[in-house]
Amino acid sequence: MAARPAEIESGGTGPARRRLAPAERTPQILAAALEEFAERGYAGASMAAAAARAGVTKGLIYHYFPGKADLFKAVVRSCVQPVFSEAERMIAAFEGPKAELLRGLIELAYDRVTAERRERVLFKLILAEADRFPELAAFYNAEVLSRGLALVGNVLRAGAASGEFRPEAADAVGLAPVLLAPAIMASIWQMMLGEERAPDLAAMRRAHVDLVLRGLLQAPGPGAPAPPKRLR
Amino acid sequence: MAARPAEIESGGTGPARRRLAPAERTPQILAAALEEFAERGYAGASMAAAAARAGVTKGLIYHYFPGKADLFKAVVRSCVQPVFSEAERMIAAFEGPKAELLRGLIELAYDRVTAERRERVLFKLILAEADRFPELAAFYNAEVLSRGLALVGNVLRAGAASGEFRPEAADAVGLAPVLLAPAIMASIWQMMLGEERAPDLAAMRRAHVDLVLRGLLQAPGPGAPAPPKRLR
DNA sequence: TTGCTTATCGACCGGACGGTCAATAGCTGG
DNA sequence: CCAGCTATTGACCGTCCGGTCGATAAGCAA
Repeated sequence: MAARPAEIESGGTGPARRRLAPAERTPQILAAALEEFAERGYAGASMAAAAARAGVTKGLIYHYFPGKADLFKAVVRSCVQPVFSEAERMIAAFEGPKAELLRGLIELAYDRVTAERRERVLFKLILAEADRFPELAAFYNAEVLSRGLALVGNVLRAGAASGEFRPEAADAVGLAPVLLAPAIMASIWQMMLGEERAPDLAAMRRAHVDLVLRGLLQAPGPGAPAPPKRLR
Repeated sequence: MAARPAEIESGGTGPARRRLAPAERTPQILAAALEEFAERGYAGASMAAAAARAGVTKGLIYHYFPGKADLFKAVVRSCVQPVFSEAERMIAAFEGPKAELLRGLIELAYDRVTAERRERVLFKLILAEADRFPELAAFYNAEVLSRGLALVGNVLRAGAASGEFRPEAADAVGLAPVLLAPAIMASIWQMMLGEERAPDLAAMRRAHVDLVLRGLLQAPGPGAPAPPKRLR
């Protein structure tokens, strides 16, 4: 499992045996390193093993990256960036009641949990290594958390301004993280405990959407206490 | 910082230089190992360093624990147990509206985040090492998460049965994790980003309690949409 | 005091790891 | 077809780590 340097590996077009252009080899190394870091953690990961996963030798990695820490940061950077394009497109394109948009965002977050194990593991990695890499924590804060909070916060403020949500919904500073947290924790529990022992994802999503909309929607009339107009 | 085996250490009564009874040395080693694991992670922690923190040598640790993995598990076990006594006492002793109890539990969770850095770090450790120690994940599930969910779930069902909460509150399977998640995530963000960059704890707590009570309370009368009767 | 038990030390081992470097061989422009 | 550039290798180094073990001495019982 870790002896032959260049052999069968990440199958694709041509197994790319030798002398690849840096633009082609770099992503191979990054992908292999992501696997290695995800499986063994930062300290537990071995440069030689990461190299073997990529079908190269350790020396070559040092030709592309100055050291282990830099490789780690490069892996993180290469993976976190594209996550938000989807949500941002969604918000930009959406027209309709803010409640529907908010519900869509929450459900998108839960769906994200179901898909792409890699991203989940990466989050765990960032969390675990945050104190050893302060700039990594700063990066996560700027590129992931702040962006997510801003996304939700804008929807909240827009809904409050339009009168669709209760005015308290404009308190995005406190509310936005509260709305994001359950989806993230669902992801974490899935990682820790596995699908069968972790809290039920579908039930969480249902209860989450219901709770949020109940708690935020302006009561339509003075009579009924804001029934959630049967959402999905 | 890591050269003298037995010297000045955890100050107290007598620095306990040599030949302690196992009942006295074991907790010293566990405490030192907790510090070491918390600072460097499982793979990054060094047995010799943990020993030095306890003022002993590596060999002695192997006299008390068969190996690194066993030491790690012993550390976790020794720390997680007492966390729940407070909440359980609180629930057992409480009489009054379930909404107040639920609010108290949520605020207790947030307060727990502010205090005792050790427990937070330990949670991070468990999360980071869960896949390498499946029985550790199982232990966390049984002794921490399940207990916490049951706690909240019982309150929810009781409130729904008494008519104080909306009947949907009885869906504890989905709702309980949704209610716990923001407090846990607040703790995680505090660890990752530090007090000043993480989402504001007080604002989260306020928004969280407000959202939950708004979303769960049965509307008192047909007039107002359940104002949260100025809590606290 | 004597002698047994055992907590404690400190030296040691095999190996793995991060990192370095000179040598090699695959491409590409001419 | 050649020559030069550089991607790639593989051997190497110093270090540190988990784990072992025989020697030592602290405490206790008689």
